[in-house]
Amino acid sequence: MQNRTTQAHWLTFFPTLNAIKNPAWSKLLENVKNMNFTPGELLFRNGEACQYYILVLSGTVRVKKTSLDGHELTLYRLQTGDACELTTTCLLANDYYRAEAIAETAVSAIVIPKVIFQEAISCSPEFSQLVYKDVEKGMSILLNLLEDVAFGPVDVRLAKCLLTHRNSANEVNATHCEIAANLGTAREVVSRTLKRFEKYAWVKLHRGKISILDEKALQHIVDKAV
Amino acid sequence: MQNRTTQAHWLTFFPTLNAIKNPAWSKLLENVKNMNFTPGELLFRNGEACQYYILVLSGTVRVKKTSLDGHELTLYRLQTGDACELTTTCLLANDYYRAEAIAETAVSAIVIPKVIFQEAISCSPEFSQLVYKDVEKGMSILLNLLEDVAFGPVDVRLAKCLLTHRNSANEVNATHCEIAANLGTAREVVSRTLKRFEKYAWVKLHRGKISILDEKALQHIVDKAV
DNA sequence: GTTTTAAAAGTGACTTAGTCACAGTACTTA
DNA sequence: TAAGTACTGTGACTAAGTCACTTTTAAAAC
Repeated sequence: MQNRTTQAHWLTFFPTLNAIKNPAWSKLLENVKNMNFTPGELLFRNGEACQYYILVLSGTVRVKKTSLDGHELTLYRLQTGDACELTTTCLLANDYYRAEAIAETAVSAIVIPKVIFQEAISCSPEFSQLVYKDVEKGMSILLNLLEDVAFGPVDVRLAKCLLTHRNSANEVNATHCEIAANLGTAREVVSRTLKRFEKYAWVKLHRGKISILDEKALQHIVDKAV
Repeated sequence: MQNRTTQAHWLTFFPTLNAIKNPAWSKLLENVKNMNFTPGELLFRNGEACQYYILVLSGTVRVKKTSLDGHELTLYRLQTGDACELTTTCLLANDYYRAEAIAETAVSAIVIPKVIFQEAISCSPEFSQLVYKDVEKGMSILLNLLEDVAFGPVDVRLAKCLLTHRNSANEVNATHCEIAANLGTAREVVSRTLKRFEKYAWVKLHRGKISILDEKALQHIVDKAV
């Protein structure tokens, strides 16, 4: 799995890690592995022990919470240059995962074994500071999400979701089902709310795709809610 | 504020801290302060910079998230022997608070200034391990709460709340309003659900107090939901 | 000891969100 | 071209949350 030729290369995706000048740290980096995941493959499961620190090189990972009746709620996504916040927390506390992560696309990731991670924390203050920032970021994400889920109306959350997930052509490539899993709501609710948006001429619905026609209107309901 | 005579005494409330045998650590402990809060007083606010590591000696602290329209959701409570998980995370990352904490009763707490906390992390592996565990605990609490808020029916969450907050006489001393703030729902919803519970003879309602008559029934709806 | 006053709880009518059970519609692959 | 499957739409329902009150209860003020 290890690929020394790409060693120097992958670090360029992580400028903060690349900036660390520390002999012990550099030595540790020799023990990283490169892992690849196919779309739909799980990076970790609920209840599983945490083995590796995870850094995403390419692709998209969705970290989510699943209820017993199969409902999903996306916690956050990881892309190039991201470290998984839940993984970090679990490694620090030597605890098991309390959510699951799924590769949305083909994913290439750098994984650092637990012991190496723990050595890295103690030998490099720069690395540990970065790790702490990440833990705080994870906590912050969860707090915002909690606020949204507990108090935010669905239309506002949906508008926010469309705006953040649109591509350069102002389109969102997702099924209603996927959007519902993102928001932690039901597919029918998404369908109906989108229909309402379409009636207002804010969006145009297609199969597996939503075109944003009036982003100002969407932004407006997001803003006024805040 | 500092009170050297109680120094040795307060540590007995924190067996894990008390067990740390480390000269540097012991020296640091001389810089702790004792702070007292009156009921209703805020320990910290949303957006505020984090100054102190907080250890609760006595009383109850409620850490909560408040929405713009005044709705509240309790994240967790702190009691004797607890360290505030959000505070810990903020100190590690040098970031500001993203929630607020209020003293529910008279509260006495030990506070450790930020710099001392940071020194303690680096000088004592025992302390840092404890801190990491706490961070993970905080994350875990938020994940469970998220699951409850996103997927859990109100009656189940209410039953759970009653069971965890009852006193030895099987009573819950709280107004419907306070319970609603705990669950992040509306007062009317709590009132109506409690009335339903009363109709089933699971509880008896009083002003500011709820007597649990049939804890098995309450436990049952909690269990079957899981 | 009565009268205010304020907090707590109750309730009807409504809107929004989520569930259930379908029916239609459009891509895929055989 | 047909069959199968994933995606979307919809009506009818229940659950949850909002709004605008009223009633009850306890404590404070007179």
